[in-house]
Amino acid sequence: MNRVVFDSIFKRFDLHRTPEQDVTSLFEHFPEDQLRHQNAGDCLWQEGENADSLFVLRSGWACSVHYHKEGSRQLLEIYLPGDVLGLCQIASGNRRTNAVMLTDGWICELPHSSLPALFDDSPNTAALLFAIINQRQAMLAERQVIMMHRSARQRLAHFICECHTRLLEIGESYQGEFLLPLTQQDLADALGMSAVHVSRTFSQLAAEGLVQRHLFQLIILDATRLREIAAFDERYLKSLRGDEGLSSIEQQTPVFISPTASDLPEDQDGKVAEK
Amino acid sequence: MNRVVFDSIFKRFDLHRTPEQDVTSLFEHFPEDQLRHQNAGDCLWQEGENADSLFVLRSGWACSVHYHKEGSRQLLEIYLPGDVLGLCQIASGNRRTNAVMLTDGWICELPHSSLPALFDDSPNTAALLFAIINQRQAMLAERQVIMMHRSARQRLAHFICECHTRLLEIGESYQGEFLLPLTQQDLADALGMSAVHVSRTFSQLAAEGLVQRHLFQLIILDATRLREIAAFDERYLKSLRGDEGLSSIEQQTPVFISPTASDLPEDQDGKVAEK
DNA sequence: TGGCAAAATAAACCTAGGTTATAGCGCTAT
DNA sequence: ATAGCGCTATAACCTAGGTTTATTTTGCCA
Repeated sequence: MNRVVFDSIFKRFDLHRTPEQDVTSLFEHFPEDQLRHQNAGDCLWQEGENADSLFVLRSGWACSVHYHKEGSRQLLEIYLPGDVLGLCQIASGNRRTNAVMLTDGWICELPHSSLPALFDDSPNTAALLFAIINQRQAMLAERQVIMMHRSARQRLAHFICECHTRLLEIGESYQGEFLLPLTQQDLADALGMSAVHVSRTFSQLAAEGLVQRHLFQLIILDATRLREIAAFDERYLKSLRGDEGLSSIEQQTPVFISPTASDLPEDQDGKVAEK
Repeated sequence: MNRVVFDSIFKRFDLHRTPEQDVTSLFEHFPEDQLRHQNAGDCLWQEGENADSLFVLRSGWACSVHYHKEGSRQLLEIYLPGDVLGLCQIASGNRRTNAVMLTDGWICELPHSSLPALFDDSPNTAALLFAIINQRQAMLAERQVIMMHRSARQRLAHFICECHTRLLEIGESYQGEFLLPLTQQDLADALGMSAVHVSRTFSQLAAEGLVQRHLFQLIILDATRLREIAAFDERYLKSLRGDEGLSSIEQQTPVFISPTASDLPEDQDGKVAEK
C-alpha cells in the first residue's frame, strides 16, 4: 500500500471505478462467524462508550439516536443494509450517540485494529471509507437544510423519498412499495415533529392519493408528485457513484452493494422494533 | 510515509500529541505569497463548482451557505480563524454549498494536488485533517439536535456560547466580550428563525441582563446563566484536543492554532460584510 | 451637516404545528 | 373470552414564532 492509498483518497475519481469490489471486500474480509444476529431494539453502542470498532449492517435497519435529558429523543441517521456505522468516531474515539437496531438484522463488527490489514488486502478500501464519511456528511448537511426550511409535510415527503431511493439502490423496494419499519413516533423523532402531527400528515398525504401505509408497508402511489412536494433532489445521495445523479428513479439498478439473500443466514426480514 | 500515515489516522490517540505542530505545518508549508486577502462578501467557491482545493482561514470569518430557490438562504457552518474549509468535498469533488467571507480576512489556498507533498513533509497532517473532518461532523450533528429540539431563545443562546467558546480557544475573545460580525439577518439564517424574532430574542436576553450587543460587539454578562439556558455542553467542540472537555471556560487557554497578529499582513480585524 | 441605506426595533396579526385527551384496532398472554 | 398493551386516528385547544408594516437608530459618504 503506502502512497497508493493516499493518492487514491485524494484523487477522488479513482474511487468511482471500483467501489463495488471494495465494499465486497469489506464484507468478505471477515469470516462468517463474525456475522452477528441482532434483535430489534438491540443497542450496538451507547453514548459515552469508547469507540473501537466499525459495524457493517448486512441486513435490517438501524439508527443513531440521541436521548435528551427531558426524555425525548432524536433519530439522527437511519442505516440501511449495506451501510457502515461508526465511521465518524474513528478519529474521536468515543461515541457521541447511541446506535440501535430498528429491526432484527445481521451485523458484522470490524475492530479498528483490523483496518490496516484490510487496507493491505485492498488498498482502495481506505479511500472508500473516506468517501463514505464524506457522503454521510453530505446527508447530514442536506437534512439540516431540510429540517430548518421546510414544512412538516415536506419533511415527511422528503423522508419517504429518501428511504425509497436508498432502498431502490440496494434492491429492497419493488415498484413504489417497501417496508418502512418505523413507528409514527420514530418518524416524529427523526423529523422533529410530534407523533400526532405525523399521523395527521400521513392521513393528509393518503387523502391526496400520494401514499398509502398499512402496518409498516408503505406504497408510493404518485412518486412524481411526492417528489415535487418534497422538492427532492437525489443528488446528495449519489456522491459515491460515478454517475451525475438526476437520472429518473425508474431507470436505476442497484449499484451499491447489498448482501444478497443467499449469503445470509435466514431471517433478514426485520421484525419491527418494540418501543 | 505510507503505513505510518494510516496508522496515525486510525490509532486515534496519536493525534492528541501533536496537533498544533501539524496545523502549523499546514500553514507554513506554503509560501506567504499564497496568502490571499479577501473582502467581506467575497465568494470562495460556489455551489456546483468543481472542488480542487482546500482553504485555510488565517483571519476573518467565513461561512458556508445554501441558497434556496425561493430566495431565502441557510448558513450551514461558521468558520473562524484557523479553520480549514472544504474538507468534506475532497472525496465528492464538487461543492454542494457556497462559501462566503463574512468579514475581510486572509486565506491560504491549498490545491488538493499539493496534499501528498504536505503529507510527506509531516505525516501526521493527514491524520489531523481526518480528525478535523470528524470534528466538523460532530458539530453538524450537534447543531441538528439543537435546531430541532430547542426554542429560538435556546438556539440563540447556544449560538452565542458556541462562538464564545471557539473564539476563546483561538484567543479572540477577552473576558466575555467579542466581535460577532453577523447581522441579525445572518443570525436568523443560521438559526432558522426570522430576523424579527432574532431582534425580539436579543432584546429579551438583554433585558434579563444576560448579554449586551452594540454594533457588532457582543458582551456576555452572565455566562453561567446563559449556558444554562442554552444547555450548552461544550464537549462536542473538544474532540480535537487531548482533554476531556467539561472544564470550566475560565481555565481554558488557547490550544488550537490561530495566526498570531504578527505573522499576518496588517488588517486582520474584519470589517463587517455588507449584505 | 445633511441625506441615504442598512440595521434594528416595535406592534398587530396569523398560522403551523404542539399538546392533551379520547377512542378504535390488532396483537399477545393469561 | 377478555384484559392489556402498542400503535394509530381524530378532534379541540393553545402557543411559539412567522409575517407585515411602520418607525427609529446607526453608520457612511458627499
